[in-house]
Amino acid sequence: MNATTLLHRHKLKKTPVRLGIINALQQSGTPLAEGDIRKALGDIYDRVTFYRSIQTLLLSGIVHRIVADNTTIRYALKYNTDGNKRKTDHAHFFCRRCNTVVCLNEVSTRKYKVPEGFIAEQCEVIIKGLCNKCSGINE
Amino acid sequence: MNATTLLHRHKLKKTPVRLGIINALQQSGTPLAEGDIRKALGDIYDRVTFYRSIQTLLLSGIVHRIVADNTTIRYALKYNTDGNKRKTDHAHFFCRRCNTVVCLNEVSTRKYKVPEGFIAEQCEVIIKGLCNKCSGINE
DNA sequence: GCTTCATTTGCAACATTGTTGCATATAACA
DNA sequence: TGTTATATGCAACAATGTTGCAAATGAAGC
Repeated sequence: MNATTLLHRHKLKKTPVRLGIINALQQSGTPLAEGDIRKALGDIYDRVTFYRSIQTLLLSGIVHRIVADNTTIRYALKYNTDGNKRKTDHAHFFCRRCNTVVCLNEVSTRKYKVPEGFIAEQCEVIIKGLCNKCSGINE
Repeated sequence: MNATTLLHRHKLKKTPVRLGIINALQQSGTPLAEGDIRKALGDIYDRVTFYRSIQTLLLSGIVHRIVADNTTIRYALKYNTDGNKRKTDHAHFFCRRCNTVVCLNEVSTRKYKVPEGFIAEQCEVIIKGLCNKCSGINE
C-alpha cells in the first residue's frame, strides 16, 4: 500500500514530510532513527516538523516507536507493503555492535502475570545481543 | 547490607555521593529517577557527579538501570537489604498514571527464540498499564 | 482554477538525560 | 601525615523531545 493511500485511510493530510517518513520506513528493512529518516528526506525539514509528524503517525497507529535504550529510539511502520497490519505484539532485537534494531515479527511477546491489583495493558520486549551480521565478527 | 560494605566489597571508594545513592535506593521501595535521588541527597551534588557515580555503580553491578520509556529512566539496587543479589532477569511494570516503576521480582523474563545467527545476551521486559494504587481510580 | 480556512511548518526557545575536558578536592593507603 | 590515584565541580556540548507563535500550505467548495 502506498503512502498516499495510507494517509488517506487515516484521514490525514498528505504532506511531504509524512509521505517521506512513510516511504523511508517502507524502503528500509529495519526501524529507523530520527536522524536516518531526516537524512533520507534530504535534511530539508526541521526537527520539530519531524517530531510533530511522527507524533501524528504514532497516534494514528501507522507507525510505532521502539525504545531499545534511552538513547536508541527507532520508528517502524505498522503496515507491511501489502497493506496488512503487522502483529504489534512482537519482540525487538537490538545489536550492541552495529546498533541496529530488528523487528522480530515472528517472535510474539508472552503474557506475563502481574501482581494482584495491577492492570497490564501493553508489554514491550527488547532482546539485546549480536545480530546475524555481527555475531561472526571477532572483536 | 549497608552501603559501606557494599562499596568495599566492590573495591570502590566510599564517597558521599555513592553512599547517598545506595542509601536512597535502599530506603525507597521503587526504582528512582535521577531527580529523585539527587533530591534525596539534598540537591547539593552536581548532575555530572551523579551520572559518573551511577555509571560506576552500574558497571560494578550494584545498580541497574530501567528504561521504561525514553523519558522515564529509573535506577534500582541489585541487592536486597539482606545483602543477597536479586534476580536480575525480572520484568518491570510502568504505571502510565502515576509514572511509578515497579520491579516485578517474582516475574521472570521468558526465554525468547531469536532468528538463526542472532545471539541473545540479555532481555528486557516492560509491562505498561495501571499499578495497584491507580487501577481503582476513575479517570 | 481560485478562495477560504483549518492544519502544518519553521524558527526560537526551553526541558530532560547524558557525556567530555580540565582543574581542584579528597579517599585510601603506606 | 603525606602521596597519589580517583572523585568532584564547572563549563560546554550532544541527542531527543516539546511549546508558542507567525507564516505557509493542503483540501474542499465554488
